[in-house]
Amino acid sequence: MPFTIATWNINSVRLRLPIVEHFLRTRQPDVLCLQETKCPNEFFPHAAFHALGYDHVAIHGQKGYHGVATISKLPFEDIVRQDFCAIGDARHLSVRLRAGGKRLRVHNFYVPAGGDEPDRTINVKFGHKLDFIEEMRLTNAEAEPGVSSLLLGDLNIAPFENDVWSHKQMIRIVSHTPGECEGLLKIVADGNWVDLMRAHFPMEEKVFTWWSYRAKDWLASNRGRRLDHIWGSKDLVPHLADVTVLSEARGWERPSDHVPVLATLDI
DNA sequence: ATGGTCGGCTCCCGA
Repeated sequence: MPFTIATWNINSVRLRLPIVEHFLRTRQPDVLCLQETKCPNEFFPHAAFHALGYDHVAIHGQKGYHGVATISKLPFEDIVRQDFCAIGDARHLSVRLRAGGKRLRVHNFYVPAGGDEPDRTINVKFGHKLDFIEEMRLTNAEAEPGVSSLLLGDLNIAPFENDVWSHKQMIRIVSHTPGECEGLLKIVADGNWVDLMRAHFPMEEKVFTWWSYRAKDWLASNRGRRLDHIWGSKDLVPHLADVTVLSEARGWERPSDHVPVLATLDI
């Protein structure tokens, strides 16, 4: 059966609720991983998701900043919230569920953006980002016997040349500096992951999931980056049927600066 | 070389 999973950094779940509801109604993913919910757990809008048939909602929120949520039509067998860098940030949530004939572990990540200066000696936020991705290397796609894995989220790193509008002009800009890109690829290698977006889109093709709010016209300038990712365990690769980047969502009413990415697996 | 725009228990800070 087809199983569709999506990731979307929505930059406030309460403010963005109308377009998230529109997305769920029209695309009907089985599971949606949200980042930057910016919503304390006690204020999370559960009812809106239940009304659309998403009865299973796992949240990891905090006041003002960060926050992740996993919205699902399928029940969870297990929920884990990991505190990366042990500073109490709500940046990770994982669930286990059954889809088709498979058991699936679904990780939802919001990696720190890392500030402006790509030097940890003068920018603690960049140091935090490097420490976070170092710790992420322990997140292994083959951690649980008999359980396939997916890792989705805003990883705030665009690792390949065609993940940014200009490799040359981005090389010293946080999100595309060599150190963090290597760090991200090391998680993929050490953790036995496959970049499912790049398994679907050829390396020669530019793929973006984020366009700055600061551009006068995001579509005309098209200075995007691929900050959002969908990774899977190797056994899932033959089941990958489609990947869609919903670029049009950047032009919706009161948009997020990120757009949804969907992957469909035949499992 | 610089500034541009969002969101949040907001008058700064993080993105």
